[in-house]
Amino acid sequence: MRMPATAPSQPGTNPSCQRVNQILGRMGDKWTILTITMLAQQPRRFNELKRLIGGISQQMLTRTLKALERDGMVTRTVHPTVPPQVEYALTALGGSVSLPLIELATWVVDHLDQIEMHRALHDHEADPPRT
Amino acid sequence: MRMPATAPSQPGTNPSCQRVNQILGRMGDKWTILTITMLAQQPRRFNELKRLIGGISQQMLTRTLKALERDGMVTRTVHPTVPPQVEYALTALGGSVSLPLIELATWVVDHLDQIEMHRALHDHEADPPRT
DNA sequence: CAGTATCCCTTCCGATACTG
DNA sequence: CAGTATCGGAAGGGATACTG
Repeated sequence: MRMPATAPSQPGTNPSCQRVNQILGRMGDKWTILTITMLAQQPRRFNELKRLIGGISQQMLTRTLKALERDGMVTRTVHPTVPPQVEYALTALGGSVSLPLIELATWVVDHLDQIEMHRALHDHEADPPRT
Repeated sequence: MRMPATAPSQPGTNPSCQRVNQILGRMGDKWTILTITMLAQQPRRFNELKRLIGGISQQMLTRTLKALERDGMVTRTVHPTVPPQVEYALTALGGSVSLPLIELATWVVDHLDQIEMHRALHDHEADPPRT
């Protein structure tokens, strides 16, 4: 286990919780994780992303991509073609975060049923008593 | 790469995006990830958690723990001692999700500086032009 | 200690309309 | 196609007071 005194990597054991939490907040953007995992497969164009993600508005996709650009996670490349084409791609940083992110998403996919089952069970126990 | 036809684990390549996203939303609760990583180290009591996380209100901690309980991630054990003691611990499911979660949190800790630097740079470029 | 109940403010996010 | 602008509702989340 690596834990140099100068940069504790074990979250929670150090006072950087607040800052970490702030970045984690970005991840929790509702669309960020999905967007990154989409781009992890290959660079994508705007509407292509929109179609793939499904259920996202242009508004939110734009915001998400802007935020990711600001954080240095994605690059935005404009191809001055006849119909304008803009391609989004992950940077090295974005690619590196996509790894743990995909692991997480994969975990969720693999345990979705289990979670939903447990939820149903829990909700059933706390069933509203009939009047 | 394991990808049985019955349960595609590669997120984004299947139509379960919405449901996955919904669970991921739970993770993005702003406090969930931090809470789980805290419990991953060892079981904790309510106020102990509150102190460790820092900056969370009882309200939010209660909500977060309740949600995690509902999802089958944590157990809540009441010890009927003189001052009531309640201990929260990760279930097997919670322990299993803590792995990718800690990886993610660790990634964030390790790249915090880089992200903040990139942000500052980006914001500087987009400096508001003086009137 | 370990919660529950309220209040209130902020941010998120979606829908729609418009532009280059 | 790839955005920007504006609006309004819904949800998230903090502070405080109260309870067993």
